[in-house]
Amino acid sequence: MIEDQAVEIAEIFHLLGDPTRLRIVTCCLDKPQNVSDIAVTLGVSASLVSHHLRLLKAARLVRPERRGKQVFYATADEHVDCILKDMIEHVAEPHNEGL
Amino acid sequence: MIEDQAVEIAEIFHLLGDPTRLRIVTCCLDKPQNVSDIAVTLGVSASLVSHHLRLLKAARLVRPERRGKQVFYATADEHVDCILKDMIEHVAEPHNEGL
DNA sequence: CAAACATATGAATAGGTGTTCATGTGTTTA
DNA sequence: TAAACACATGAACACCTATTCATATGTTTG
Repeated sequence: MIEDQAVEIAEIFHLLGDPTRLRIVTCCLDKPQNVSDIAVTLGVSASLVSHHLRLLKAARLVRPERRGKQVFYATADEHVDCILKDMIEHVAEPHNEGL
Repeated sequence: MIEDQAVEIAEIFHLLGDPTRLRIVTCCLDKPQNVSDIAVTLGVSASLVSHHLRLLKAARLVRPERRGKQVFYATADEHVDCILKDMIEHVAEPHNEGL
């Protein structure tokens, strides 16, 4: 792996490496969600969600779509979906913990 | 996704979210590597590599194996290999940047 | 055992970051 | 237009973390 690739991948991992932010993205996995609903679902402030969404949007992990007063966010593309789903699968599988 | 799962996944993402640490793990993808060689390959101090390997080992992302004076580290299991290879693939594929 | 080598660890520090609060911007509706 | 709603943004703070340097631990070889 070349250095630039490492930095690029690390940036994505880093963004997904915060529990709140990770939950925000996975919230948007199935269908687009607006900021307020995400905040309620996660039990955090809308301000915090908005701050995180700004970073996620800048990294092209999510895409905003305005509908009236509300803004709905969805995962940016199938790549992001796949990365998240792969990871959830991996963690769901057994770990060989005892060794 | 439940909260505990989010925290667990975020921990893994967080560890892989540092460029130096990510390069250390990917160094160990093909074959086990000892600390000094990793340090030389990445152009960083052996101390720094050791510090990072300690975190990666604690999270069961890598496994140490002593051979004489040296300690060789390998990715912990096929899960880790798969996660890394998937991610490298994803980043290698086109991004639809312009949209 | 002593010296040399390989790795690990502890302390210290500089820079980064998640969260909160207050405020600003954009949109609908009365 | 004004008020109400939804979201975005800026500043501030406390906390975390990556890196460096010094030192310790473990291993081989003389």
